[in-house]
Amino acid sequence: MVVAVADQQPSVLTVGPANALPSGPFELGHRSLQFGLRTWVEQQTDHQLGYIEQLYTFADRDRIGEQRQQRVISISYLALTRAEHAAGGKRAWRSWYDYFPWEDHRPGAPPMVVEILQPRLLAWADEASHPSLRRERRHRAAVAFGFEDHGWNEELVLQRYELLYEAALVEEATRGSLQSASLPILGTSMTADHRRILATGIARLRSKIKYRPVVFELMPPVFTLLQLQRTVEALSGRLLHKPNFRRLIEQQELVEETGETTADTVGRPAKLFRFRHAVLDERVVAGTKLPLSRS
Amino acid sequence: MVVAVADQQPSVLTVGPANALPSGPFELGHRSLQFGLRTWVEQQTDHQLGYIEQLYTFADRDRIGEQRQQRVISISYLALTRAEHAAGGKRAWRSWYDYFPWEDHRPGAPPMVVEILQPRLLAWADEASHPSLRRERRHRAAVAFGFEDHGWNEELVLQRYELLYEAALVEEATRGSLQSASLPILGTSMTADHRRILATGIARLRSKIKYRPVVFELMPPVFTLLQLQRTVEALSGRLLHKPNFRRLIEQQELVEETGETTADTVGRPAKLFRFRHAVLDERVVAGTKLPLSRS
DNA sequence: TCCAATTATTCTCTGAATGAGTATAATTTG
DNA sequence: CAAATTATACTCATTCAGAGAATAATTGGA
Repeated sequence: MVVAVADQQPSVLTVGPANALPSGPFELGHRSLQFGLRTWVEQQTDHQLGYIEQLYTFADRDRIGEQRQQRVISISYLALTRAEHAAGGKRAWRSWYDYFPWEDHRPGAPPMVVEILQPRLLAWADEASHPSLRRERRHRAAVAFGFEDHGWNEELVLQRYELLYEAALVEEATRGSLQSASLPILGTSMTADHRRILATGIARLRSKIKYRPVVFELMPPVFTLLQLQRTVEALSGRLLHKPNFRRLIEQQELVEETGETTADTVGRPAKLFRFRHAVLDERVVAGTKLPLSRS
Repeated sequence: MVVAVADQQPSVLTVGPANALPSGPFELGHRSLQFGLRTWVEQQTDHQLGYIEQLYTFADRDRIGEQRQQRVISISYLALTRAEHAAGGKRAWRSWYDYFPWEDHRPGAPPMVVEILQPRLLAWADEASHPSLRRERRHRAAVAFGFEDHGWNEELVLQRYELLYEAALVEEATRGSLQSASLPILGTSMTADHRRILATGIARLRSKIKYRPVVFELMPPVFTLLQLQRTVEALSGRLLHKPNFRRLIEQQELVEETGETTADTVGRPAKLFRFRHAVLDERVVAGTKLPLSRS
């Protein structure tokens, strides 16, 4: 899963006509998984990868090799890059909100959440035979999608996708069975379980930007604070409070002024900043939530 | 990596005489990786696993199969269980601080950190030819082990192990080469890269207990708040502030009183609590660190 | 019986971080 | 030159984390 942000859209690199993530075999020549991945993706996409992180390893039933009884082990990765190079040929950048239209809450909650997802999920809950199962399904849906008093939690991307899968509301879930009765169109579907991998990656990234300075892997060398904010907003799918965002960035000393300002747009020109690469050495991780004792 | 806590020692299940983690092949009959793992470990160790989490997938050079040119892919997992059943036969519980003696800061920082590790790491840093590399090595060591003004960060378990590995201060690092000159005894070594997996798992667990109620997987059904605190302290390797720990647990409503109290020990008897399993449904994840805007 | 020791529990105080909103500054556009 | 637009700075209230003190309920021995 190769991620970049351009024009305030978080985008993933896809290959082929059928919405697949770039993937390839792990070969004997490769020194390690990460190294093999890097060389492979750079060959296939002419793209330098910055940050790379392992996501998850799958070997489930629907991943059995064609002829012989042989398992395919899929090891998925998340990679961040800058969206400068335009992709051509068989590959294309595509907004991840094409695949997860219910995840973009920047203009407010999308109407489809209440108008389509909520009634369908409630109908699915009511299909259950046992009352306690019905209650459990309704509760899971409410937590995942923030239905009743529950608020929207942008990190629950995978839980939401799995819920829709269970309820057979995404195309992938109806593939094996013949009775594709409702045939819903909830987001663009993908090859195999690639949309599930995407959901895992989005969730991981939305969580990670909160405690590690990984956003800067997606930024150009020099940027304004608003551009930085728009990028974070694109990833998290939510709008941020501008003054407080500035305070957060500045008090953590993540950036330094270049001394220059923007000139192109209307309004007061904004100061340009660059990422302080030194912070990667200085602070490794921020957070303790345990009440430590002095001695 | 199967973890339990008994007698205030965080312990891992080992097999064989040579300090190995329990492991086994993934077979065609297994429905999924997680399912295969569960059945395999339960067969081998007579142990019911509670919480299971995938750690990392390795396929590096030193994991090449013996005869044919064939890679071995190792998928490591972290599992939490209760230490009630005594293990017998070829398997044994062993404190993870046997393998990482520098990680237990409960009685304060172990003397070995300043007396042994610091001088050896500084000597290793000075081996470097280039001054900037020397400075970088010293800085990395200071951050990882909290040498100068840097404090101790209990989550950097893997970074610390990797640093000691690079500096050839753990036995595993000197295996391939003939010149095992210094032959240091920094913790008990393990088969293959099992100690590295352990480090990964400890780091993951120390991080996770801060934002997910996983500690309770390690507790008996009923416990006092001090017992709970001692367990968290065993895992994190640090002492906690008692009143603040209580406040943290209570305000999150993680536990409920049973109505009973302990009777066996001296001092005022403590109330007994049990975990509120309902919280697993209620709050999925706590934290946002982004300055969200209202609308 | 009563005091010391021990452990449990509650409360207070302080400073830092967070959420929310307002005020001011420097541009472009008509 | 005023209005619109964007950037930046400041204020206030609330919550949360760190630290320590005070009080409660036991046991063990003098």
